[in-house]
Amino acid sequence: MKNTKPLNSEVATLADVAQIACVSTATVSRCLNNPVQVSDKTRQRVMKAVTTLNYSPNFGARALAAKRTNTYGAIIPTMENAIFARGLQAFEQVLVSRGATMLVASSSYDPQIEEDQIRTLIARGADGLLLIGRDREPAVYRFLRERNVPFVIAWTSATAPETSHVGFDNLAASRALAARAIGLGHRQIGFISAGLNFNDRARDRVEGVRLAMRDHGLDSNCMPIIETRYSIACGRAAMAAIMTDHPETTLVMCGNDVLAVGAVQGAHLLGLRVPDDVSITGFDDIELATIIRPALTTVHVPHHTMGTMAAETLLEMVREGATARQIVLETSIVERESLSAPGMKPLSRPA
Amino acid sequence: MKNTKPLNSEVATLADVAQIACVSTATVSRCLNNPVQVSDKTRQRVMKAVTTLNYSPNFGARALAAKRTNTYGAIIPTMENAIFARGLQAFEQVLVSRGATMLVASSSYDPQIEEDQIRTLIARGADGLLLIGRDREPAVYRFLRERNVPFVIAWTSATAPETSHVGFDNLAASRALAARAIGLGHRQIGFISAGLNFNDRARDRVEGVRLAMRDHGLDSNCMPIIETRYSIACGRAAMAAIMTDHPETTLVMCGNDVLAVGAVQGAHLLGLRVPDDVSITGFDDIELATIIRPALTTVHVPHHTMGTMAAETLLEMVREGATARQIVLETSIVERESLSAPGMKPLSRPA
DNA sequence: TTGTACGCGTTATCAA
DNA sequence: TTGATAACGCGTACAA
Repeated sequence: MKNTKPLNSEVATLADVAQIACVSTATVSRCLNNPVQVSDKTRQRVMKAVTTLNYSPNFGARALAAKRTNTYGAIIPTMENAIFARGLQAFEQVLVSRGATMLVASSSYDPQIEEDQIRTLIARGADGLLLIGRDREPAVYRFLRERNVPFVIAWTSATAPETSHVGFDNLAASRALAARAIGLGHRQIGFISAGLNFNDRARDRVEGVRLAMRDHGLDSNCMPIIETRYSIACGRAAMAAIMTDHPETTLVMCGNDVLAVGAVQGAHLLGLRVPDDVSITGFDDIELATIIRPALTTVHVPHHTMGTMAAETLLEMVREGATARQIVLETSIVERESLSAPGMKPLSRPA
Repeated sequence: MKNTKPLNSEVATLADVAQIACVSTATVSRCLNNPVQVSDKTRQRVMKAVTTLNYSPNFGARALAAKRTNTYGAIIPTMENAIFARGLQAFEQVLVSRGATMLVASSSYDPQIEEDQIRTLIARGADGLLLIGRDREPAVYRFLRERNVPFVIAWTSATAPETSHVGFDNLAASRALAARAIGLGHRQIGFISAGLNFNDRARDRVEGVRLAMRDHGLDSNCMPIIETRYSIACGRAAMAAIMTDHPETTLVMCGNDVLAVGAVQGAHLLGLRVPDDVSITGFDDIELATIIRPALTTVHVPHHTMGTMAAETLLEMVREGATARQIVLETSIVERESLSAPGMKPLSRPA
């Protein structure tokens, strides 16, 4: 029986506001989306009606009509990690401050899951996407372009000029840290890395060390590399493996701080002192790095800034049609306690 | 000029699928939402058309017509904290596994921001909400009920039977830990807490200690309490303040592990050994607690389980109209190294 | 089991 | 500056 107006049924609609303010729905819509088009007098009347009715636009209707949702998707490998959490928090805060909201999905470092999540978030109407790293099936990039969804790639530096990047040069940072260690006298270097597959950041960090070795005339092919999952326990196990197979190792570089913390623990379990018996380095400079003893010498990554700038870049692409932009942030080596010149080893180490 | 069908314009719509499959749009819709209503033959035909067109339902249209978005909002105090990150990750995974997606907002522990976020996420069409803690203006609860949005409160145990809770008893856990410490002989206890305002968890944790003291005939009014922001640095500063004003303190209990880590560092800076000179306890049992030396004696909270069950509870409320449910998870005391019987103090402590 | 037709609440185009 | 009004794409009574 309800046909004209539901009076005071559920929640207020544009039409309700229009009726109260004695204007058309078009005018109300304009007041909300493009206030300059409306005269002061009517706008005040409309806004008053909006507040008295406690009106809030229906999201679905708006998305349908405007083809924009004002939501942005972020797909990160995992949330259980201080690195991504910080960047994400910064990303979200910029979004909120600009009236947008954030959709989050995690991929567990699985490219297939990531692809699904990308499709899901786009289907959910995300206006733009934050992606981590550049390794991705070509089909995924094709899909992104064909749907015309702006996206920015973070945590890594640019390769393709037509896509936006806000990140840092993993390879150069790693190379610099390795060069520093080599300068200190290290020759037998081992590496503990996260999975290299579909993870350009991890690969770049390994490659940086290799290049540094070559730079100094060392043979990088003999560097033992352990590839493992991303956890402290795995770092511990990897450390044991490296030191067992290559007891001559004086430095173990790790692809990130979490693995490095595990490596430190592993060294201690083996009866090795850090850095006296073996040096260890990390990457990321998360809080953990300052807590463990010895504190980690590592690469500082400006996570917060990266999240902030990624959000700003994405917003400009979506809202102002800005073209792709590449931002490379500076990293720095933070020298703490876990790296020193290679020392003398005891003649016989504990089993 | 386009009036009937846009041929191969942008993205496929329901109508496109219907045309290819030679059925009505209603049938296609049914195939997607209620397959049992459709005969096998036509369904197969329709699904084939769906895949060839790579069809994916328009989110806005679906939300508008169905009044459901299949998205769930989560509002947490901060993402830069392992505690919430883990629970959130678990929450998200359940959601994704059930075909839903997660909207995230953080409130920075500010009740006003939280309220704004609640309104935003609801306006954004969230079908249900995950909220942390029970402290909230009555107006917020009124709003929630009047909009009829299901929500579950996590990280705390039930007070109101008409709202869903998935959490644990902060007070009881804290009380148990304090009782253990008092049993060990501690009499002079200090407390470092996160802000107590609009934070029932923090208050309960303090109150638990007070009750334990009374249980053992101690005067809980003289317990020094420092209220501070949630960071390691703040924990460090608070520790200095307590030990300066109350040098007789033998145990400093902390509202969470982050503060406790700061307290341990603060103790070391004061030249105090932990636990020989002063014992320290935490709460949460995050990874940090196992890294610091001495490792933290703390309360273990089942974050992952909590996130999982919160998601399941919320989904059942929304999808099956389940009524409010209260789940209280077990916590346990994890005895590590930072708590021991009060020892002898050096006659003169370093400044 | 399938189709018709309307409504959902906005935005945006076009006139006035 | 304002008002009609036509999309927008889907779900769902209701009818067949």
